[in-house]
This record gives sequence, structure tokens and C-alpha cells, in this order.
Amino acid sequence: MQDLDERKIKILQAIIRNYLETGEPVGSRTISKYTDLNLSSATIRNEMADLEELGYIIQPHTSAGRIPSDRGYRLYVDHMMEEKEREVEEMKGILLEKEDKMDHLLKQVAKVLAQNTNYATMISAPQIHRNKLKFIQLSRVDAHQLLTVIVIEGNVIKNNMLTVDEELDDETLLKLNILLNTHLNGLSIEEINLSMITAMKQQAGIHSTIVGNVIDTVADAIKADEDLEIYTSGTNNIFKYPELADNQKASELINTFEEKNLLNELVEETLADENNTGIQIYIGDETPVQTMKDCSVVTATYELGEGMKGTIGIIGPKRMDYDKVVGSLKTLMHQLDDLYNKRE
Amino acid sequence: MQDLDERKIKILQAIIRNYLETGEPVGSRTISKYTDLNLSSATIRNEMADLEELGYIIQPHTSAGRIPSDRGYRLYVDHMMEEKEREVEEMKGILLEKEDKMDHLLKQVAKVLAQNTNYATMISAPQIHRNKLKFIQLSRVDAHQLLTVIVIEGNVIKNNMLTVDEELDDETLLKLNILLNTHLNGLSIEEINLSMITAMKQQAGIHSTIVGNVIDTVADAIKADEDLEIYTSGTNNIFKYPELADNQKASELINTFEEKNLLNELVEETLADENNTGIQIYIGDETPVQTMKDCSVVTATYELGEGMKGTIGIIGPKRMDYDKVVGSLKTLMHQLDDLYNKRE
DNA sequence: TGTTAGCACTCTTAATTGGTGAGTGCTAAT
DNA sequence: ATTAGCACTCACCAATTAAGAGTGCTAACA
Repeated sequence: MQDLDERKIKILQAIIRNYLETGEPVGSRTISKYTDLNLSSATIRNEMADLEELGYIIQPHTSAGRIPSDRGYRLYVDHMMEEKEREVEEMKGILLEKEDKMDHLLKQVAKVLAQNTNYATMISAPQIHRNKLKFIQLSRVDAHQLLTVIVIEGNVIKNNMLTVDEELDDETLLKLNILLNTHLNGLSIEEINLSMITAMKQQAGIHSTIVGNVIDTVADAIKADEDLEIYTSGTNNIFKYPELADNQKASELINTFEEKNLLNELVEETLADENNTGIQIYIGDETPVQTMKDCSVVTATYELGEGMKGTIGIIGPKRMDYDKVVGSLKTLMHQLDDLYNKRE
Repeated sequence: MQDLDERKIKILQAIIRNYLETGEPVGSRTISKYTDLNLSSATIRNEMADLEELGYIIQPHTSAGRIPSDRGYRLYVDHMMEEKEREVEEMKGILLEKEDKMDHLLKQVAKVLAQNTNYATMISAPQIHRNKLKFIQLSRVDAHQLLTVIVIEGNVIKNNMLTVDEELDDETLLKLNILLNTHLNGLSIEEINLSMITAMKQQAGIHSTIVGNVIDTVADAIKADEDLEIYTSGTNNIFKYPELADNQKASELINTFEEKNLLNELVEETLADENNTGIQIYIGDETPVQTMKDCSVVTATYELGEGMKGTIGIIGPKRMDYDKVVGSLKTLMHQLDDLYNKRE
């Protein structure tokens, strides 16, 4: 950056802005008119030659205009971007509708964001970090079927249906419930050890199998949360950008969005980076997901309180409208905050 | 069909078989060698001219070979197909793993089927027709939070967390539970009428708000089941077939798979048709989903007992390997049957 | 009468060519 | 330091050509 004077920066900025709009290589004459520098195309050409040597722009072939390199984009998003005010009223309306089921909410967010930006989006369900058991309940649904309900901190609810051989009367059921709750409440999965389990089984007497089953269910419930849920939307938006729309790339990208576990790295990388304002930008090769090396990825971390953090990602071409995307994400994060405060 | 003699049928069959493999228009010389008819290409040409006149095959342009028309495909799947034995061992293994959560199972089925066939697949969650309430339970999770658990016939479980102002002691809770269950058990949503609700609220006294909330939850729970869940997999398989892989079509198809509600028609159409062996084939324009008019769609109805019916669909190019697909679907349906019997 | 060989014809596909225009790099003049 | 001017490059497009596959038709044949 120190190797760039004022004028070079202005020119680079103009090149990037123009390329973001058109997607075509931009030539010296265009810049000469587009900027208020009042320089001839020849001068611009000289400057552009410098910029190319410094690695900020690239010539796709000998006599074409220039396009920004990854390094150029990086400089742009780091220093030259001006965040515009975003109009996300539409988002507001939709989001604030009554949406009490988490998965619906997340799907909705992904969808609205995709429609709003015209890029592909993903959102990961909040990860519960302190997986403590809050509540267990065993109920008899009919003669041989028991329903296990488990509530984890953060009000995440898991169910399981259990088929049992023996018939249980109300009193036994109550006893089992008390047994389970007194022993397990407030514990995390690591804190439930074998001796505790044997003790409980002993107290349960002939119903020890049930206790065993319930504990399995608890284990499952907490484990199931580890392979985190990811929702995506607007994947077909990639077809709007010719540089991503060729069969090879499109197929790979679509596949990445379908096999959502391929997005895990993205989520983890985003969550790992703590020292940021909440928004990160990966340009081209910087991305943690290989198949997206021709894209740019903008991610944000959202938090719904109690340490429930999740990741939102927007995936588009390198020439994505960074200002707009960052703006939208920021607005969205505020709205999620509001939503959480209302919900509690 | 009556207008086709033995030889014409053999030739048509050969054309279709060959085209299914190669995807290229097939010429007279190829057929002359491919079949055991021992006819020269000239004779074949004459026959092909006839077949074209009858509408079973098409010439993409004046001097190319022939490809099957929709009508040709139709004749093929109706009469000329020979179902081969399918090797679906892989499927067997994966499916029979412990999968107690319905949505996991369905995702798994879609995925395995997609890998097995190399086409895009979809599966709809079984629709519960008789939506009767089986069980309701209100539990106190902490001071101001109540957990509502609702079990519907077919062991579908729904939860909702309820925030209440008043604190409830155990006894009141028990009373409310008894109140709710005695009134509502075994009822379908249509059977819950206003007078019943007022009666319950009256009995609940100061806790009538809670009763109201619970009933809302019940309504939601049953309603949520109506916009049926659909899972898809292998959408990027469409890129393997050039005739579907151009940007326009691919984008539309991907979008159809993402906006799963666009697949509803397919599910409904399949479920509506009762008088079949369980497998239906839609060729080209026959499909109920407009965006798939360049595809063929093979659907099957599966049943998990208690009238819980769902639909499996395979979407691919018209030149899909019908034998294989039908075989796979049949095997799969048997396996689902087995699975159900084991689970109960 | 059904089958076949032969041939002219059609049409797609791929490779080649030439022209055009956008854009560059360099030089010399300002 | 800036700019005008000019030769040069290269992608893009359209037109041309050649090759190859496949057809339809006719005439000969069994």
C-alpha cells in the first residue's frame, strides 16, 4: 500500500468499481473518462502498467483491458470500500413474522438474503457450546411406548420414542423421572460417567434397561448436535455470473451446497477467528473451501445469546458487490439480535 | 402398437437401447450390425422411415440418425422393458444401519439412491392422513418456562416452549395435563371445536391462557405437517447429461430442487394415482412439473404402515436407464417395508 | 416382392481464414 | 510529467471449406 500514491489508488479503485459492475475487463480509455482525474488514456496506461507490475491488476490476454487480481480485491475490501446504507426493509418484514421454530427461521433468513443479494447463501444453526442437560422427561404414550423428551441448555429439545416390554404404572414412571432428573440435571455429556450410570441402574432395579436406553438417547441427542445443521439458499444464483456458470464449476459448487458438510470448514474457520468485528471476507484462494476458489465468500458470525453462535455466509463471484453484501449482513445481524431479545 | 410388426419393434427397441447408452442419434448402419436381424443398412433405413412416419422416432436434422420420440419411449417402458436384477447391496448396508430419526433416514435414502443411479432424486416425508392427537404433555422446565410435547398418530412428535408469567406448582400442572388429555386425546384437528375450547378454558380457571396457548401449539403442530417435507439429493448429477446441462435448463432444474414446494405437484400426482403397481413413469411433457419437461421422472409410492405414504422420485434425462431405475426403486421399496416391520 | 448395393445429396462439425475493433506499449513532442 | 500518435496484438465474429456421417432414392437382384 505504501508503494501506491494517491493517484494509483484512485485508478485502481475506479478499475475495480467498473469491473464489479460490468464483469468485463476495463481499458484505459474508460478510466480516463470515468474518473475526475482529467488524465488522458495514455497516462492511465502507464499507471496501469505499474499497477500490473505491483500485482493489483491482471491482463487476461495481451491486448485486453485489466481486471482486478485477488490482491487488488483484497486492498479494495480492506481500505477502499465505502459501506452504503442498505435497504433491507423487505427482510425486516419477513423476518419479524412469527417464526418460533429455529429451522424455519434459519431457512427463511437464508432465502431472504439470497433474494436480496442475488448470491448463494448459507447459514449454520447455532452451536450450543455448553451442552448441559436442563430437563428430562419420560412419558407413557401407550402401553408399550415411552416418550423421552430431553431439553438442553439453550432450550434445544430432542425426542425419542422408546418401545419397552414391561408395562409401567404411573408411580414407577414418576420414580424413574425423579431418578433421572436428580442425577443428570445440569450435567454435560462429559460429566456423565460410568459409575453414575451403574448407580442409577441399581436404583432403577428391574427397570435398569430403560435407564440405559434413556442415557443412550441423551448421548445421541447431544452428539447429533455436533454435526451441525446447515441451510442453503439461492444456489442457482451462480448461473447469473458467467465466470461461475460453466458446467465444471457450477457442478462442483452445487455439489458443495448439497453436501453441506463440505461447508463445515467455512463455519469453523469463521467461528475460530475471534478478533474481528464479526464479518470476514475470503477472496479466491483465501477460502477454506477448495471448490470456492473462484468465488469470494463473505461470512458473519451471529449470536443468539447464551453462547449460541452460528455463521452466515454469502458466496458469489469475486466481483461481488462487497459494499452491498457487508451492509446486508450487518443489518441482518442487528435484526437477529432484536429478534432474540424479543423471543426471550 | 398393432401397426408395428415384429421386426419394426425389434428395430425400435435396438434404436432406443443404443440411444440410452450413447446419447447420440443412431444410424441405420449401427442397427444393421447391432441386431441379429441380418439386414442391410438400406433395409433398416426403409423401416426407420416407416417408424418415423408413425411417430416413434425423430430425426434431429435432415441427415442425422434417429432418436426416440416421447411416444417411442412410452412404448418402450410400457412393453419393451425387461427389468434386470439390480445390485443394490450397497443400499442394503447403509439403510439398515440404525437410523431412528425419520429425517435422517429419508435423507439417507435420497442420497444412496442418487449415488446408485446417477440421477437426481427426491423423497417426500410420509404424509399422515389421520392426524389424531395421541398424547399431550405439559412439563415445567424452569420457573417460567413450560414445555409442550405433542404426539400425533404415527408417532410424530412436536415440541414447543412456552413462556408463562405465573408460576405453576406440580399439582396444577398435573391437573392441566389431565384436563388436556381427557379432552383432546384421539381427536383430529377438525374435531376440536370452539365450545370444547371454552369449556376447557373455564375449567382451567386462571390458567385459561395456557390452555389457549397449548391449543395454538396443537394447531400449529398439525398444520406444519401439511406443507410436506421433501428431501433431495444428487441434483448435480444433471450435469452428467449434456442435454440437461446447459445453463438455462440446469438453473431451472436446480431451482426446482431447491424450492422444494415446486415438487409438491409431483408428490400429489403420484399419490393420487391409486390403480398402479406403485411405480409411475412420466416422459417429457407428461410430467406434472413444468421445469422437467425435458426430463423423465420415475416415481414410486412407499408406505410405512398406518397409511403413512410418501413418494420417491428419480429425475433424469429422457434417455434414462429405465430398467435400472425401476429395479432400484422396487428393491428400495421392499427394503423400506422390511425396515418398517423391524422398527415396530 | 422383399432385400440390397450404389450413389448423389444433405447437413453437422471442426478447422481455416480474413476482417474488425478494443486496447496496449512505445516513442516523440509538448 | 503528460499526451498525441502509431504500430501491434489478440479476441471475436463471420464466412469458407473440407470431412464424415447418414439419408433417400433408384435400379438390380433373388
